[in-house]
Amino acid sequence: MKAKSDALREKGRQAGRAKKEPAASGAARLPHAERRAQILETASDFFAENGLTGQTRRLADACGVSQRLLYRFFPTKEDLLAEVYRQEILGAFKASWFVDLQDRSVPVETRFRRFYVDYLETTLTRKWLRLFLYASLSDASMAPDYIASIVTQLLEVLMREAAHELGVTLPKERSATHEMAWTLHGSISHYAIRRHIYKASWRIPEDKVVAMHVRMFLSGFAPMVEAYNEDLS
Amino acid sequence: MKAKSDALREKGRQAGRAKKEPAASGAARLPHAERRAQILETASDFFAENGLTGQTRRLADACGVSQRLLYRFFPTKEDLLAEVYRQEILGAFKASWFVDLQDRSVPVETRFRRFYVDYLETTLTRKWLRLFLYASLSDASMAPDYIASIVTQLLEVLMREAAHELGVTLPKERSATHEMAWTLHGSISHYAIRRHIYKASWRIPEDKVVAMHVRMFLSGFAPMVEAYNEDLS
DNA sequence: ATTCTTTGTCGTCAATTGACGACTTATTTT
DNA sequence: AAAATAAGTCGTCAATTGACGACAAAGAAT
Repeated sequence: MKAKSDALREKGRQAGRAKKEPAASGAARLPHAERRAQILETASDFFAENGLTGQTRRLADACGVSQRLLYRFFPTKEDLLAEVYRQEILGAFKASWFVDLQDRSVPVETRFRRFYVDYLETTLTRKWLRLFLYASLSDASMAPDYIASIVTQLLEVLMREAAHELGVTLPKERSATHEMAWTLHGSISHYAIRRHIYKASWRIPEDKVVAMHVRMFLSGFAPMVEAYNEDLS
Repeated sequence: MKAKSDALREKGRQAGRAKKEPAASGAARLPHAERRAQILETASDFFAENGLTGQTRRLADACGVSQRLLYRFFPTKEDLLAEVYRQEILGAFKASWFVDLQDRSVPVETRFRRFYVDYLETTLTRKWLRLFLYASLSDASMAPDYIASIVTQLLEVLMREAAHELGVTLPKERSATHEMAWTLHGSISHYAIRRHIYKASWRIPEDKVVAMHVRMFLSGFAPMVEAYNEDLS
């Protein structure tokens, strides 16, 4: 049993108050779409930092609005999270990458380096990585197939272009091709994880690191394919 | 009807039960050290699956004991988490790796492949990765320096051995050497993350994947060092 | 047996936390 | 100006959740 009914008496005491002041109590009035966008933006940062279990009250504080207001835009916290995920996770891929990566007037090494520098800046950010990892860990894999599909496309383009310029014949199994591409894509993804999640690997300039990974990949490409074909025992 | 009959049966059994039987209500009595070990073991699985915000009541259920009992062994949930971290995260490294990796009577490629197959099985497990990621994400980096130190040692051994067998001269900067080693170590770590966190990359046998990564690294080693020395502009 | 220590549970407290009804205030429409 | 609509807050509820005092029971010691 709790003690309640204390505050029932003081209801109508806020009769006299200045009308113009927006700051004192209550957030500035915003149209629906704007407020919603602001909440989503704040929420993506908030959940990226505090995890998907972050509390709605603290999110509301971060937004500068009352907790109740969140529920004017999103029926439940789950819905809010799903929307954050859609915007921040699924919206972090550029279609132009597929074009640029296949522009054979440019050397593959240059294409790859440009792509990964951009990919690191656009997708593999602190915010994206934290949200993605939190979502992946909380088994509720919100929409993994979509991302997996995009990344798979990327991997196949990378392999096709590398194999073409290097004159290497790829194995017929798609999964083998994917796994090979991951030796590059995974090593750079892990580099981003080190930087943003483990907070390390900040001493060498990013473009130099990318250059190393790409060179490694292109130089080891043929031998790697060989290694795969070798012991099919 | 059935409930009553069950209840009666239960009563009679309790009245005339042998001494060895664990009581129907309440956990079997265990000495302090054993119970503590059992709780820690269950807790590591529990927090790996449910995140560090998992509730003590559910952990207690998983242990088959009352929630209160947890506080007989650990003053706070924080203390329990710290202990889990110490045992499961910090205790997952084998000293023998340092020995085997430097056994120059064995080819580097063989050493690396053996090491990483073992490393994947011993350290980069689902449980370890999930605990480590949860801990890394919840900024409270519990003891990051210790792990960073061990991994750094590993990276240096890997680089020393590869450079020796391949007759390559490494750059003087330690951080550059580390970053180069990460092209291998990171790509394999990310492979484990794909398998255990993203639940992908299960089609190609593990040893084959390791072989690919190692071959790639050793083949691209010299060119990568070159790429690093190239544009020091 | 009697006492004492250790192992374990029950029930509860206070703080959180997602959700929402009722109300207030500002802006727009008629 | 009055009415209608939209934006925003207050206060509260029910379920959780970490923590703990008080008590019960199983072994061990006397």
